[in-house]
Amino acid sequence: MPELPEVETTRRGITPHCLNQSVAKIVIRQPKLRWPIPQRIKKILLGESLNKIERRGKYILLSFNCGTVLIHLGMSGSLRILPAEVPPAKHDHFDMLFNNGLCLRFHDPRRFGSILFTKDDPASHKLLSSLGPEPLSSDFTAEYLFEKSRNKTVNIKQLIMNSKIVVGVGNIYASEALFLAGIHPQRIAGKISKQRYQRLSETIKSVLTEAIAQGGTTLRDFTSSDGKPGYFSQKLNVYGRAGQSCPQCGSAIKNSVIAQRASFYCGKCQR
DNA sequence: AATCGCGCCTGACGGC
DNA sequence: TGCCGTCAGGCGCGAT
Repeated sequence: MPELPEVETTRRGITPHCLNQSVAKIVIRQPKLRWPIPQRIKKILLGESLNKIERRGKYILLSFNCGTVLIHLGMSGSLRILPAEVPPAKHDHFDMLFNNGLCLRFHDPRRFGSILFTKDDPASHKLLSSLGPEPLSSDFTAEYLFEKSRNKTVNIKQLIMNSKIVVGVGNIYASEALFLAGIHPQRIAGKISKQRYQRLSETIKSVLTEAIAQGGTTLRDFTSSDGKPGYFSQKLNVYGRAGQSCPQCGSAIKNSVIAQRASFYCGKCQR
């Protein structure tokens, strides 16, 4: 259920439980995710200490001396920390058990997620090497977005959801950031002014920052058995609110399909 | 080179 | 109650 805020919240939630712990066992129940889980990690990681837990875009990176495990949650994936003896439920495809008696468990009904391994620098991995900047980093600026958008004929919603342009902006927060910036989701990216990109770069940062703070309050307890996704409680202005009144002008929020994805906006506030 | 739309899966929900 | 169609927060890949 992951956009960047939930992936980051997940990373923060699991870290205190498994950082610097060593791997006691790996269990692969269903290797068929988006790509097969490499079986070799069952042996390779045994006894290895988990040195770092980082995030790149929507990937969680578990780094060991011998290499890095890359985890992507897809559409329906989640990670949770549990006592090792808790029996697996349906769709619990993968466990990483640690010497402290805890288990990092991957759950994913739709199996669009992935668990991969690389011995090399993960930044050079095929799936990470062409990713754009982190939206909350200083590399992501109005100038950057403006330059990247020049001569682009795609609409602005697709541009900001393109991970080669900027990582971590999913379908919900693309709609939300465009609403806050007053930009219509169908506007051609290459024709938007630098001034409007200034506003958009700021709303992307603010909406993600607030969502992380929100996720942090409701996803805090990663050792409980009923972890609920944090940002259902997030105050969304337009996403999922087709037909309801715009919080700014009161006119009805629209929902149109852009690139096979539902896109919510106010036709009056967003131009 | 850039853009498009397909398809990987399961589950929830609404209409009949 | 059950069946069927639709939709879902992602994203790489092949076709154009």
